[in-house]
Amino acid sequence: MADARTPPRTRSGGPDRPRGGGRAGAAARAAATPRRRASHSLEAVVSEAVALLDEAGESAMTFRALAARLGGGVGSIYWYVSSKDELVDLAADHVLGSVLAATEGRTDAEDPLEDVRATAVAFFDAVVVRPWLGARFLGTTEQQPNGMLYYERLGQQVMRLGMPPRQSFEAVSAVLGFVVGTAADLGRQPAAPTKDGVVPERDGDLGAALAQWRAMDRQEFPFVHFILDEFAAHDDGEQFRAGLDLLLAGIRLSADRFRA
Amino acid sequence: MADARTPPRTRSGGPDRPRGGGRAGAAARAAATPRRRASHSLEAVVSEAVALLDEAGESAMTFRALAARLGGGVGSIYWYVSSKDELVDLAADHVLGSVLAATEGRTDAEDPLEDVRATAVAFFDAVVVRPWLGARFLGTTEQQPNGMLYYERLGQQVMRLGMPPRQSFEAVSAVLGFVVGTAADLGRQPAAPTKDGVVPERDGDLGAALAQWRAMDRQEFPFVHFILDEFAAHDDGEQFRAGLDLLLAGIRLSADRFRA
DNA sequence: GTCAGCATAGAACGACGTTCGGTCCGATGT
DNA sequence: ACATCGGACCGAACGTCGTTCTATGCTGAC
Repeated sequence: MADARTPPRTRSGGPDRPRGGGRAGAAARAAATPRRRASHSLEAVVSEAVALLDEAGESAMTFRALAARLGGGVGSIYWYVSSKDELVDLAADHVLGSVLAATEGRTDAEDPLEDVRATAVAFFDAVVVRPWLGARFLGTTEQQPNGMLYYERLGQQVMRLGMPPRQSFEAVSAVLGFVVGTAADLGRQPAAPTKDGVVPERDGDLGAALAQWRAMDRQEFPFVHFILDEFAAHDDGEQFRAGLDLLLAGIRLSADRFRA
Repeated sequence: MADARTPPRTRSGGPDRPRGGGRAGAAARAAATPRRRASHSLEAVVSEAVALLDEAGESAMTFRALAARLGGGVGSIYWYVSSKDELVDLAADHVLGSVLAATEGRTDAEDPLEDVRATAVAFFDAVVVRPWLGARFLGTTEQQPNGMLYYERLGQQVMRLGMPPRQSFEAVSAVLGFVVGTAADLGRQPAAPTKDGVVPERDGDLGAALAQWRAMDRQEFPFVHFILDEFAAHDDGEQFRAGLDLLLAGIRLSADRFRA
């Protein structure tokens, strides 16, 4: 019933993770003699996975494509990772880690919510250019190491507002949900590759949606026509920040109620 | 270069959609004589797809499984739908349509934001029990017929607040992003089927996460421990509503600024 | 020099979405 | 009454995917 072969690597990451580099002499000899066997590392596998995902999207992230990039075989990847799902999770956490590192120490504004805003925007910016990230973070955020760190960082800023645990918990969860949700929502749009590398402000995509909106019945869809011009001229990033500010205003209101 | 075989059904839905029922005499004879050939309809295909998705999740929604349920062949489905992606989109829109129908006419509160709240909660409730829905709605919401209707309904309520187009657009987009994002986020959790139909408040899943949170370092994760009790006792629906209220409070603040 | 076991390789497997040539059967024309 | 036509349906076949399994190269310990 149980697995006949014990998997070499489990999700929880035992104490004996395969080491990354640390093979100086071997590398030098590898340059001279073309070896048949490639040498990998968890770091290399995850990095190449991230590169593949960023370059060509989730559908192109194939174990075969990844193995080809690593110069090895398909089976080798399973030495470091027990499934594709785990690999993409690791890739997502990898990216989140670099976002965290990039914004570290820059959260010292007088207004706690200003720090929350900065942290949220940094995350949004990272996800919006990586469609594969958004969908992956949904529901998984608080289960990965860097996800926990991100959650904690948001929470520490909110704690400074002095609200009880209940309201603090709700506020942080709301912000996280809004950020992840909106980022995943907006990150989906670059669908058409547009062969030549021009990519004119992704006008084709927005133009098609705009035409569809324009064609809607004026009587039945008054709101759509009311905001049509805004939709035509809107910028995803600005729109996200505007929505975030609405949410933060609500949180500030709640905090004031406890401070008074 | 172009497709050799012109697809019978395109995304835009031409004027000649396959009719649904309307085969009284044939159905009566079919009951008597066991026919080898089954008769489908777009309605039946989408309905069975929704049922399959609801019962066993996205991974179980296979064209082969669907064909078996319909009592037909795999290829037949392609007469009504040009790809699996389109089928799932249709299924999502189908569900959203029933949510819209169920809440129709019940948006007549004195406070416009109360109606927004009701509409948002109805959507959330539908998504949270359908993990496959959340991920599908991301980025697609405003491109499907019922998605547009939903967007419009939210917008009409927000219009009553009397804000300029810009702020109205931002408010509706923020609400939609929050709802879809949070719903998709929370809808992911029922992973363990727990054979017997007991489902003890999905304690197993929450318990595992709770244990992980408890094990975190107290110095490094003060916020996590600050809200640990809340996390242990929280209800997803309540948490969503609390976050939504924060966002709505911010919107009301913005609206008041224009009213004064 | 030998040997254990770690790390790698790639063929093989089953399941998937999709395609394609074909078949059935009710409607139509004469 | 019969021939014909074409919309609706069928399922074998194809290529690709994630994953598994067995074989084998490589390296440090003795």
